[in-house]
Amino acid sequence: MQPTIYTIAEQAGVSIATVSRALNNGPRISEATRARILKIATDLGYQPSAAARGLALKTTETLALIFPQVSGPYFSELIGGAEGVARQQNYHLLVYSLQTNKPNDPFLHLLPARTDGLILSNQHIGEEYIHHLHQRSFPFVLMGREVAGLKLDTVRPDNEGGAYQLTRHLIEVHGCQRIAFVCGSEDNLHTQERLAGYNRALQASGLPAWVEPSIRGDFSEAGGYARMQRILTWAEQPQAVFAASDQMAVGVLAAITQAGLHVPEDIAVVGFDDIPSAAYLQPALTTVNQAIFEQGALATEHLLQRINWPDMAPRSVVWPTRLIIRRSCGCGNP
Amino acid sequence: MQPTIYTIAEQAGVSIATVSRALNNGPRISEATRARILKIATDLGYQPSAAARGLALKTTETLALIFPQVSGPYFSELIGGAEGVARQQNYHLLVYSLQTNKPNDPFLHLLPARTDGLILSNQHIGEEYIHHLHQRSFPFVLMGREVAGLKLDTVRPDNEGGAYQLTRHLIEVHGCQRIAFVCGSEDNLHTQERLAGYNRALQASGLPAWVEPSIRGDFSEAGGYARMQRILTWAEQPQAVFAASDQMAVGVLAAITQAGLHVPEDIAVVGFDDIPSAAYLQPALTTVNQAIFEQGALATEHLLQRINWPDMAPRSVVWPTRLIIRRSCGCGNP
DNA sequence: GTGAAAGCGCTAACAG
DNA sequence: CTGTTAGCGCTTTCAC
Repeated sequence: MQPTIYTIAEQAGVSIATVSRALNNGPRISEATRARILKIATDLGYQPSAAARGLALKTTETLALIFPQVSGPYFSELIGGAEGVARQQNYHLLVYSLQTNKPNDPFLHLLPARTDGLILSNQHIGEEYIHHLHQRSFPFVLMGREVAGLKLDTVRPDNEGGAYQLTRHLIEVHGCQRIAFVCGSEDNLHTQERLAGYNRALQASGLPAWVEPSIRGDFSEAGGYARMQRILTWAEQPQAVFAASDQMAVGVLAAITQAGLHVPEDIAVVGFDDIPSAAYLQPALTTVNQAIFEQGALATEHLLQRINWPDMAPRSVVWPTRLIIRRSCGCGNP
Repeated sequence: MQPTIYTIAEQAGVSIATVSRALNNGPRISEATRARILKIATDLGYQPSAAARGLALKTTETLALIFPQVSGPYFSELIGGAEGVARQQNYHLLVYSLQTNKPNDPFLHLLPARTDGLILSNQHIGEEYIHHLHQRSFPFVLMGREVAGLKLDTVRPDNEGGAYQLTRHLIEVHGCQRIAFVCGSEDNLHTQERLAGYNRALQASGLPAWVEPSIRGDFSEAGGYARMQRILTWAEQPQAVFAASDQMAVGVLAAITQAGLHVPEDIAVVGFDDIPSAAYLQPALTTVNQAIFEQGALATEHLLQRINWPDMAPRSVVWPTRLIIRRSCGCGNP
């Protein structure tokens, strides 16, 4: 059997209240007994029961991160950022990949019973649920989205701005006129915002949009590959392709190369995310950095602050994006 | 305030015991009252307190996955496999990236107090700790390693066999004589086993080993890039390079291409892991598939079985690897 | 400074 | 079939 505070109390010849005080740096306890108790506790290898503590304190010291799917470099970065901050503050991190399309998955409703706060990075979670959490004033932060009419803690990348800059770069520096945009999944907010930035840049220069939509698409390499193959059948070839994510850009590069064409000579390619391998692709990928790891860390910090200070004003941060110019757009080696 | 079984009992005009029975499909309860109670529970949006349940049942319904670091495609696959199985069986998954070199990190000792079982995929965790868990017969499964003298639940890839096959392929099909091996971190077991397979294949053909070690290396793209650059300064160039991981192979490819050489014409390159993007690299990467996702899922299944049947005989599974021949070794398109 | 006791929400005998 | 009651391990008043 695991030792409990009773075990310790017995060995120390004190009451469990005193043990509790010693363990929690409570006030009104002599240094001598505190030291004695602490020693016994470590000797016994005592570990407090999370359940009992949670029950008494109404706290779980646990956070949950909910996202669409783990595969791919995006979410591993996100988890990494969140986990680091959580642990540093003695919190634990539960992860859930929720691929459901049910906007109000019953599963979601059991989370508040196990956690002190949520990081929601899933776009298909219904607003109904968000409102529900908000009304209960259960701590959470939203990633990559906002909810109309609600002042919430959110963290999201400047998708529109990043896509705008990148598209302008293609137009102004490289003189591209025909730029194709390869969607991730079409109902994805990130895709839509990036598409909006792309459109704004084109309109500013009076150029037409060329969008390859994705009916049941995703952000994978395979998705990028398949869509680029379709683009290659177009009557008029684009001079540049803007993939909605780096992961898709990897597939786009593969399709172009396999068709016997060269990047960037025949077609320029750019992506979005700046995943770790982007710099090492052939050619190195021009993209937009959005510091996913840092966003995950920041979201977690804000969540922890929300938990500790429930009345703090909500903060909505738009993480600035940064153009990363490499070779795939046609620029020389930076 | 959240509703509890007391709230429900009051509204239903029954005792909390009856409510508990209704909620847990307990025996000896009339269908009528069960239905009535269930209805009230859902109307109230009742969710059982995980802490209270855990305290009474001595169970957490939570698993933990401990690994070295999240970054990179390897661990996101692993998490994905584990999370899926866990959730399907109503378990929750905590993740921890433990980069410590302290083989007996104090942090590890608090895990049994919060979880019902552990998946340890971290090679730097001391055997002392493993023995400790084993003696307490706390459920856990080891990934990628064994402990001498202990019969444990383990899941690991056939690193040696996969590396052997891949090296033989290079020698026999492509006639390579000078094959360089690029280590991940040198004290990593996966690296060592892959290196062993590489060595065995070379010895079988009477060829010399060419190993580029890594003093403080890792499995990253940057690591592969830096080491390949060093290899390119060697007096005699290798005909093929075997990178200890696909992620490193990405860096290796970049270094070779940047030096103005071509893969596979000038130097063949092969990796290990078969990460999702391997098929889309330029050229497509010949590698060894080890089904990381599936290994994560299997480890979780075995852990759950160990939790449910503590006396089951431990299972040590070596996951078979599969040669994935693509273009980077010199083979035509498969 | 220390102890007694109540209570956190739920389960599981044991009675009825 | 249903209710009473005693914990599970810990924190926290409130006395002393």
